[in-house]
Amino acid sequence: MLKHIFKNHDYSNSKIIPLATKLGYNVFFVILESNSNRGNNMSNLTSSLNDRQLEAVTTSTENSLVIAGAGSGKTKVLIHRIAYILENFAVSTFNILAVTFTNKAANEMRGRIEQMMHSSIGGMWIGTFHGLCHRMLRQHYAEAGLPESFQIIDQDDQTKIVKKIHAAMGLDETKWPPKKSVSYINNKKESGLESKDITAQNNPTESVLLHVYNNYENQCKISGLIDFADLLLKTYKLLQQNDHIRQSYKDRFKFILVDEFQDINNIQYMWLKALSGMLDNPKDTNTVMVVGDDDQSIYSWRGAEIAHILSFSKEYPGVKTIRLEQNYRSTGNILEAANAVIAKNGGRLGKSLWTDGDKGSPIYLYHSSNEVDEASFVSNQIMAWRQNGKNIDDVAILYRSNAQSRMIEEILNRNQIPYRIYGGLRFFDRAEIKDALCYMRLVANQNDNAAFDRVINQPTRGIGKQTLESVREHANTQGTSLYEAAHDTVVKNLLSARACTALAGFIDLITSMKNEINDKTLGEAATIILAKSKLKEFYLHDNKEQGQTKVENLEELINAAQVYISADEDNHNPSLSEFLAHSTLATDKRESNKDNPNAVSLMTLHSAKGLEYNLVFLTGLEEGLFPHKMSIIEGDRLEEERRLCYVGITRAKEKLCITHAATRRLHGSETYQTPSRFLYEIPSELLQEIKAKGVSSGYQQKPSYNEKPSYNQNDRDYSKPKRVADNNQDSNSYRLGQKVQHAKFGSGVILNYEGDKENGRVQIKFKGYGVKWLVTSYAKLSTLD
DNA sequence: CTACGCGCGCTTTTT
DNA sequence: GCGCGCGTAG
Repeated sequence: MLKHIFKNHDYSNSKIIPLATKLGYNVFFVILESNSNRGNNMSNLTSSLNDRQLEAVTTSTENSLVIAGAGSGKTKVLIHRIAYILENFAVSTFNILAVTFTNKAANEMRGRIEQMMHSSIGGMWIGTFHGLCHRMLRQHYAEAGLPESFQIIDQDDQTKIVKKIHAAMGLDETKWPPKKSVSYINNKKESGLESKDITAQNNPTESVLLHVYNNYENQCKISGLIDFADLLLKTYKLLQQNDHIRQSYKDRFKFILVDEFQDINNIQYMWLKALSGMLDNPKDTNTVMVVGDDDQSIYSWRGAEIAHILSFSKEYPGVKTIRLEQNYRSTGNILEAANAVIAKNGGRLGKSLWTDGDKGSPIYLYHSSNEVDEASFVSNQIMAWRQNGKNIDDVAILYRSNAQSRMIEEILNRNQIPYRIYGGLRFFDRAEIKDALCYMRLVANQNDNAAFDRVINQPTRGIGKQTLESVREHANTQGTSLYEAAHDTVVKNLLSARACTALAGFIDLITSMKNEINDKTLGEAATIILAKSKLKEFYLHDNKEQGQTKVENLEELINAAQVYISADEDNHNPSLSEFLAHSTLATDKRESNKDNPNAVSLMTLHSAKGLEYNLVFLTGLEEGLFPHKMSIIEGDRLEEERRLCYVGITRAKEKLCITHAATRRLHGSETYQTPSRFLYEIPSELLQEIKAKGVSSGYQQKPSYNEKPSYNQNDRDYSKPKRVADNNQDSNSYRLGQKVQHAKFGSGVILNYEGDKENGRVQIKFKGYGVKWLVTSYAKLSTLD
């Protein structure tokens, strides 16, 4: 019960308890979840491990690379390793650093270690790359060249700043998409390069981008802002340029563990090298254990490079490689399918998953006629699953792109199957929340131009585009922040009386907020700022229906501030600044906004990484969709799509169901779809095919895809589908008013029906059970008249 | 300043 | 097919 409160809450209705989740404290949830592990203690630390896991856990002080396949007990190894270190080497929690990519992973690790050790591990640094870097920068802000009040901006803010720069530079949006500049900037930062380190040579495009980069750096500096990439870049530079700081961290973190190492980017690797002593003596580093799976690298488009796994083995002294290949999650058939698909990739480190368990059921492959049929099939299967007494909490529907969820949602709704959708807007990403946070940002630091831009006329206070343009120009010429420029404009009366009054009003507002929150707690400060901003009134007035929700969200933000507990246990009065940093850095992964205690999960394949479900649907396996056409065009990205497919397959514990559609409505028009090449990479003997009515045998013969010659030469025979359960029989429909008998619900009367007897659903009114929609193929109805 | 209308373009998103 | 961003009208 409690688990559900933590896991499945609705942001708009929830009150205090879910706030903890929102703020990233799913530690509580994790502890509740891992009760089954109770009883583990130091003495039986190693008894539950297999040989390979044991080898990883009990490695001496040499460096190690753990190649951990999906479902091979990776987290278990990590936490046991940490316990082992504490028990067997002369170090304390103070000497251990554990790095992850997500807050969720970090929290889970911390929770499980504390559970195991029966004590707090406060001295241990466990966190995300970004979180740990943030901590270091706060501690050494001066050496890092940052103001004490520096704030972190998210991608949204980053893009907005770049857009403003483009506008100021007079760049044509179509020729110079802001997205291009943003990725240029991020790429350079990930390579460890600031704008001063780059020369554009004679490349006119690059020289423009470089100019944008330079302006962006200046904007951030004026505003006291750093972006996500900066957290790493600036920390790396801090360590690289300050021997004493680097030395102190190096002396402290004798043992470093890195999770999801296949997703590490260049600057993260450089940071690791600096911390572990590679810059000082590459022959004698601290003990580093990296854990990852090259086959699950699906974020190369964000700068992750699998090659770092190889670099690690080569560059670090004496790296011991351990493979975890025994899988504790999936059935034999599922693993065989996953192995077969991923075998088509080249340049792998090599790994083959196996299990002690059964082969399990075949992998179901449904050939659907279109996306409606596909969604209906999935929906029918779920209803059958539920009727078998299984939990639909254990079911996931995965797709390549978010747009695909629409039809699935519609059909699930129609069949009254509750679902949760992952990937929606996060609480802290909502417009009204961002508005409120930007007021807080501006109060904490008036130079924050991004925050200024957002709230200067929100709610509208008569400060128009023209006025703002003048202020911006003034700021540019003076080299000051917008707030300072606005202040100066008012003092010197540089604009019309009306504009000056409006600007003065805004400046007074921020000043009064700032004065009034002195000596106040975080919760009180947030309350004051929100009240003075008049945002609630604005949203309430603005749009009636959504306005109410927005106001509730704003109230929840206040709650969040009131219950916010500092990560630093000794700090009983967290600052506004800390709360703000937390809100951009330590928010939870995007989760559903449907408050369903027991529901099917819908998400993209990317979001599914790290999760597992008893029943998994892999939908839309069609050329162009999955693999996505963007990846087909760009050639070398096909292997990443295949890894994504591997990730999808390995999410399934018991049953895997793959679907594709012959036609699909895509971008508004009907498209003929070819089955995905990945379908042909699954050995046909593992498959059990199900065909929709009227679907022709498009799948029987493998079309030729223009992929580079496969590394795997043994071409298979794709032509013999095992068994075709064709739902094509003609049958009579039910008749309204007909009496039927159902095993559980007893006798009833048919009120409505869709499709035919074999392949449709009927609405029946049962005595004592009410009106229900049942799928005829599963309901086993017998007619009474 | 806002409200509407038209045109375009369209993956994935840990921090 | 839908959302976003820009442009014009009110």
